[in-house]
Amino acid sequence: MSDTETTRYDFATAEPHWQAAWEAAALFNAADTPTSGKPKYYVLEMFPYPSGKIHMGHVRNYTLGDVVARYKRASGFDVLHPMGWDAFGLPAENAARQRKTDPASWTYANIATMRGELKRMGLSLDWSREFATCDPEYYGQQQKIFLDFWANGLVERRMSAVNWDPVDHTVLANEQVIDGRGWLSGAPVEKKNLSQWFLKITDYAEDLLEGLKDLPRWPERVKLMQENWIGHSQGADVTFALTAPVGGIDSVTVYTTRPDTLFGMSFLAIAPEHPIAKAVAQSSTQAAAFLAECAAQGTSEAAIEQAEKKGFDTGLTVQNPLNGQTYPVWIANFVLMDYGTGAIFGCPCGDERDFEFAAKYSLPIPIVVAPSLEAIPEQLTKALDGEGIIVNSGFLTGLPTAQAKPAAIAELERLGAGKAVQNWRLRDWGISRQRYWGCPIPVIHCAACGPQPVPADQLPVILPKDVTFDRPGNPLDHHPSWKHVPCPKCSAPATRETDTFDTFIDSSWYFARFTAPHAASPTNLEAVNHWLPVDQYVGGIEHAILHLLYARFFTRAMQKTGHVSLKEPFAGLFTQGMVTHESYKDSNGNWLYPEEVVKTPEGAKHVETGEPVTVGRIEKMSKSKRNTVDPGVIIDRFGADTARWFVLSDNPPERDVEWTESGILGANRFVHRLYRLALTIAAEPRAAQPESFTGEAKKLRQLTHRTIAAVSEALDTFTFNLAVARIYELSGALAGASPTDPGLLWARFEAIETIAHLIAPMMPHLAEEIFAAIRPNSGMVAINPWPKADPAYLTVDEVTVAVQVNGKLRGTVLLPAGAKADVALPIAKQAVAGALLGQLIVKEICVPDRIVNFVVKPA
RNA sequence: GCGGGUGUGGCGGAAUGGUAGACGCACCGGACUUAAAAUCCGUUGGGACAUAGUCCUGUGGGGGUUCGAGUCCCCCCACCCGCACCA
Repeated sequence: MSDTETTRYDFATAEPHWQAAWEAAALFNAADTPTSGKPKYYVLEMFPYPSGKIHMGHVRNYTLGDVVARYKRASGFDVLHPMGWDAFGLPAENAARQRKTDPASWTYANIATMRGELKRMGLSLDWSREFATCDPEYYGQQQKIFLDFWANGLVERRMSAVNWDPVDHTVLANEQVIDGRGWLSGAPVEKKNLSQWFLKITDYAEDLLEGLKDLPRWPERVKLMQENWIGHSQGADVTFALTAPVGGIDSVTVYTTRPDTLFGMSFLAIAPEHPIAKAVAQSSTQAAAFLAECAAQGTSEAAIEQAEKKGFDTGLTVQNPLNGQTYPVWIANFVLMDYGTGAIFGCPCGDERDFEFAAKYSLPIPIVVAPSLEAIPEQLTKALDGEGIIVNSGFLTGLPTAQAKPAAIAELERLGAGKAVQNWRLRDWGISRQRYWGCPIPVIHCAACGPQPVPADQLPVILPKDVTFDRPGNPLDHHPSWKHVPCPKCSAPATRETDTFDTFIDSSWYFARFTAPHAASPTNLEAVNHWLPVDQYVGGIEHAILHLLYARFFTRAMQKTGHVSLKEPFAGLFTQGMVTHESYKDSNGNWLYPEEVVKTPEGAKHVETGEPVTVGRIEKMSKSKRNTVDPGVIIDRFGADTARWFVLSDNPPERDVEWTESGILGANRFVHRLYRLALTIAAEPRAAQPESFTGEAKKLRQLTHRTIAAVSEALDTFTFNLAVARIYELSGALAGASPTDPGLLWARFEAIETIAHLIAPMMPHLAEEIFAAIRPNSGMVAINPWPKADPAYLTVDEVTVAVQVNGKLRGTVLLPAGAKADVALPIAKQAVAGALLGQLIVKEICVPDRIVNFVVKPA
């Protein structure tokens, strides 16, 4: 090496070397039932869907989890850190249709690619536990669990609506419905009722709500979202008599949380799927047309609630039990059949949606809520949906809303027209999917015996491989022989269930399976009871509700059926933000990949054509917008440690991170700088530890130990960006020429050795390389313990305190630590004498080690 | 639409109600070099003035509480996540 050439860290050699060394030592493999006596720590990141290649979101997710795993291992825990594949799902079927491959080959090929990429990241994973949910060994155990749930009353079969493509004769996922039309056929979707399987998650509504209180290490916002999703409310069922019966129905029951506003009724509205709506449509082509229009909205709640409010006046009327008056019955597209009773009473005064509807159809808007009896508005421009005083409401007039509710319910009960009920927004979990690439539902349908469980000795029910995707619909249904089997009960010809499970089931118990992935039963009780709950779960905020709620429910159901012995699967949860990037479009409006764009002083240009490029918004990385950066390319160019360091350093993990070229270059520079620093210190004379430290040496040791304390705390609290900042600070203090003072030499060695340990969770390869350079033959960092901060070096004896006058900074003073008012005030006064000139001190505030504030007025 | 979140220099961000801008990036200046890259050292929120300094201003917008507000309260705006068949 010449003097002018700068030493570079050879990550391309070092990273595979250390990965092989870790693997050879089996450092990251855990036992199903450990005997080490160390405390256990189960770290889990949400497992990936094998879509093709890993993306930056994966890099971030698995780096965050790996930091925790490595930190806990170094801190003396027995760590379980497994990895697997959430491998069933729609994209594999789409690929099969487009590329004439089969879903299994496509999926397993993707897994092989992605496994290789994850291994290159240097994650401390126990690969011996790997499985994919599409392995029959996994989904066969899942079928056993389902049958146990069924035997224990947790499963029901009932009719439910799906999005139906009338051209392709296929059930569509919500994602496949674009503006009310099938994504491939373009045909307006219809709703179709099918007999489907449900898991009775509503049996656990209250328990799932209560359980949130026992999750102190979950983000508050996630608990709040789950609470609102479960949606407990206290209200009343109110029955309205129809003036004239229709289709044999003579009354409508509504659920309301606002019985106090019943006198403010303007209309009654029912969902398009309500039995009365169907009865009306029998004899009215207009009503039938309206129902068809509503069916084309799609089934998603967002689509329903964002659609323009539309209604159809049925001509029917009902009588309000409290005031005896009659009101029209409308069918309305914003009333949800799945919530409450599928019918509402419309009170424009107390509900914004009702107000909008009444205004649109010129229905009356009676005023029944006011800020006070003296301030009753003449006319409303919007609903008064908060607390207030009830007015114009007979016996309820003058009561505050909170008191009017029980009063109204009492009267309804006396009249036999209603009762208090509690309601949940949570609905039972529909788990049937009319698709091939999922876990077969282990059921046989017999004309005589009804649905029968597949007998235990015939499990697993394996997906047939010889299926075709040459026409729309479910290949399992089209298969010539697979579904034809004898009834297990009467042996008559019967058919298999051709629906498969919702893939959310696959991800609702995989964390339990990881504890004994090869067990012959769904779980090994000894292993699962040792390792669960997951101590730290890490994943995207987009899973805050569905996946996490389903997993919490599934764990309760598995507890009931004896597969686990706890009900909360995740003791600690961390939700990370997304990885974003600028997006680019050329002059024709086509999306461009970042590598196709070059930034020049005149603006962004196409790297080949030189044409100007529009720099668009910073958005979540997605294939469709081409604003992706391939982690494999980044690791080739800079190494895994640089990629890991960058995703950790740039911002707090719960926020979105923007991937920038300059950011990754900066991280890479630090990797090389730190390596050079380590080589420099390794070459310095090795000094014996002095009796005591003074001056620069003492200051450096204080910084080193403060850094240990700060980084440890940052890793404990998931503020990894702060850990990075503190490490930058310490390494910055080691810059400059090598000293000759023995104390300082010793302190520098201590500092660099500390850095090797502190960076190990984040940049494990570089940590090993540095440690090997400064302490040859001392084993790997990965098996060395985490450093401890010496409390003697954490205290300070002098503090800079700010001095304010009327809350404005006017100076600072250096005071002994803990100095109280008697010491601080005279010094502070002197420091800001100029600002106090000609002023009368009205008040003196002194917070030791923090602030002195003089409140003054002109003398 | 409903539920949840976020908003601080050119950029990412830091800050138990107590000196706003730690740390990094970028930029600028300097050293080294024939030169460039790399590396090393240093400056940098904006503004004004009498420029070794002093003052004003500044945390999405508007109000409020407080000796003191990025932080607490109320109203508003923008963006992001979720909405039950995407994973």
